[in-house]
Order: sequence, then structure tokens, then C-alpha cells
Amino acid sequence: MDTPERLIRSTQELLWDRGYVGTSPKAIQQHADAGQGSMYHHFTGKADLALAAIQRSAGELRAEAEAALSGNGTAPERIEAYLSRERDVLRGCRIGRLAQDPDIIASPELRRPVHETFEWLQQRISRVIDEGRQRGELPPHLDPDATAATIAAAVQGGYVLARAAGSPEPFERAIDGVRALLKVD
Amino acid sequence: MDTPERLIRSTQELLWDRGYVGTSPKAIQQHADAGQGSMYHHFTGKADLALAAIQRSAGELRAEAEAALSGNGTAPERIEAYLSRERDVLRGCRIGRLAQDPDIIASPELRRPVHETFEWLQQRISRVIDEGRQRGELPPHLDPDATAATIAAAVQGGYVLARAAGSPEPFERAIDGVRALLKVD
DNA sequence: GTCTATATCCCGATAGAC
DNA sequence: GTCTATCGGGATATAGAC
Repeated sequence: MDTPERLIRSTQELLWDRGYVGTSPKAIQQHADAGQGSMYHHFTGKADLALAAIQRSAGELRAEAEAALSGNGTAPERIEAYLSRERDVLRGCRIGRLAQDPDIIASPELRRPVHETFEWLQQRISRVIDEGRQRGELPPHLDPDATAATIAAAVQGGYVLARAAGSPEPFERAIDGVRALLKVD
Repeated sequence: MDTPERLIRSTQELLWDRGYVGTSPKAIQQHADAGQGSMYHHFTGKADLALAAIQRSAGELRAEAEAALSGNGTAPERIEAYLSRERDVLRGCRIGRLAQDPDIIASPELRRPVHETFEWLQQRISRVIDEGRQRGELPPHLDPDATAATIAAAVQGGYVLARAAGSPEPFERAIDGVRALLKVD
């Protein structure tokens, strides 16, 4: 793997675990086994490298969500596939954790990919719900946009509760509550 | 206001906006208009001061939630009072944001008040739901614990989506989806 | 209680040699 | 492309005077 690639991947890992404010160029270099001069040769600085890493993570997350949401099966099955997909709950969301970072939110450049990822996710879930409603697979009274927002929020908030508790349990409970929302009763 | 008090309140504000990792003793001193020596006289260091600030914020949050959840009215009305209570959505949650902070999560001392706050909140909401169910104010099929977790998670995740979007809208949508969950149908 | 001085290390970046 | 040197500043304290 070449040096820019190692730098980007290392930054992805560190942003995930420590956020933008908590990640230093030096830590990135050590994790990537790259020198100071090397990093500043390939990237203009911390923000530039972070942008590349965030875009990469956003693309990965989107691909994984799309795989669950576009699979075979009914709408509720595809939502369920998304809800129950493999997650390191205590590590949290690569993208969602960045929404808490003051320097990310203060920078339009760095915030954009975070924003776009969640916009895309909510619309994608909303479309699945709408399809399912029309096929009678989901309750007809469900508001697709509101329900999609609730699903995305419950996942993000589930991470928060789980990390606070030091256990994935609250995440699972919160997702169970969401499942009830989708029941045809 | 005396110096320790000013230091605690300043730390509360800075933790809310920048998190633990992003808050320096120097910034606290400047915000509190206190000297270096003064701060280290009243507190042993950054972690000590942060603990006092977190405990204070946790107490405040709990009091505000309790006011909504223990008010007069039916169970759905009290939940609604909690959901629609005044919030600076784009600022996020004083306590929830700390769950994203690696140094908070790594320290049992600092994580405890965060954990306890969310435990209390979920149990408190769960009790309200259970009461409402027994009085026929809420659907009998609702699982109190799961629903309470979903409500707490939707609020926390709503903050994440709103901050990513730079707008309170996704928060409001997510809360709307939760309201549907509580409808007697 | 509060002040200033000092210590050690890290931050984020630039410069110029190789 | 990568290295080492250097920069001005901040992080997180400790020491000791007042």
C-alpha cells in the first residue's frame, strides 16, 4: 500500500476513535508509519487529509447501507437488514461521531460529506418505506420521511446510549422499539 | 459569584461546546476570568474540574427532564412535554456529547455520571409509559423499556442529524416519527 | 487564595537538504 | 518523495513568592 493510501486509512481510524479535535498530524504519521515531510508532501495539512478520510468513510458507509437496503425481500425485511447489520456498537458511527466535533461543524468543507451522507441515508430509507407502504408490507399510516428520520436517529442515538453505558444493550433496546414502529398491526 | 463556581460554570459551557478533548485549562481560566494558580488551588486538574462540571450538568438535565415527565396530565401528554421541551437543537445535548469523547469513555470516573443520567432517564420514561399503558392512555402492546430507549435514542440521534445538517429540521422529523409510535390506533 | 515563573512535551506547519 | 531542523505557540501542570 502506498503512502497516501496509508495516511488516509490511518486518518479514518483515528477520526473514528478520537474525532478531529483529538487527532494530531503526529499521531496520523505514526499510525501510518510515514514521516512528517511525507505527509505534508501529499496533503496540504490536517484538514486536507481529514477531508479525504471523511469522504472515504462516507463512501464506505453508504455502500454498506445500500447493500442492506437494496437487497432482495420485502420492505420490512430490508429495513430489518439495515437495522441488524453488523456493527461495532461501542465504537460508534464513523460519520455520526463527526457531527459532535466543533471544528468539523465549523467548517463547511468538512461538514458537507457528513451532511450529505445522512441526507442520502434518510431519503434511501424513506423510499424503501414508501414502497413497502404501497405494497401493503408496512402500515399505510406511516409517514416515510418522519419514520426514516426516526430510524436514522435511533441508530445514532443508540450508539450514544451504548457508549455511555459501556454496553451494546441500550442500542439493542432502542432498535427493538423501532421494530415495533414498523409492525403491521 | 465566587471563583470555584465560575470555574465550574465555565467548564460546563466549554464541555458542552467543545467536549473534553477540545477544552484546555487555559481556555477555562480565561472564560472564568481566573488565574492559573487559582484554578489549581481549587481543583487538582482538568479531570477534577470536569467531573464537577459534568455532575452539575447532569443534575440540571435531570431536573429539567423530571419537570416535564412528572407534570400534570396523561402519560402521552407528559411524554409530549418531554419531547417538545425547549432545546437548543444545534448545540446538542450537554451530556450526550460527552459519550463521544474518547477520554470521557476511557475514564470510569468521568463516564459514570453520563451513564447514570441516561439510565435514570430511560427508567423514568419507561415508568411513565407503563402507567399510561395501564390507564389505557397508550397502546397496550408497547414495551415500556424498549420504547423508552427508542425515545431517548431518537432525541440523542436527532441532535446528531441536526448538527450534521446545520438545521433543526431532521431533529423535528425524528421526533415526529416517535410521536407516531405513541398513537393509540 | 492568587500571582508569576518555569518545566516538559505536543501542536500544526514550514524550510531546505538529500 | 522523504528526511531532519526549526518555528511560534499551546497543553497541562508544578514551585514558590506574596
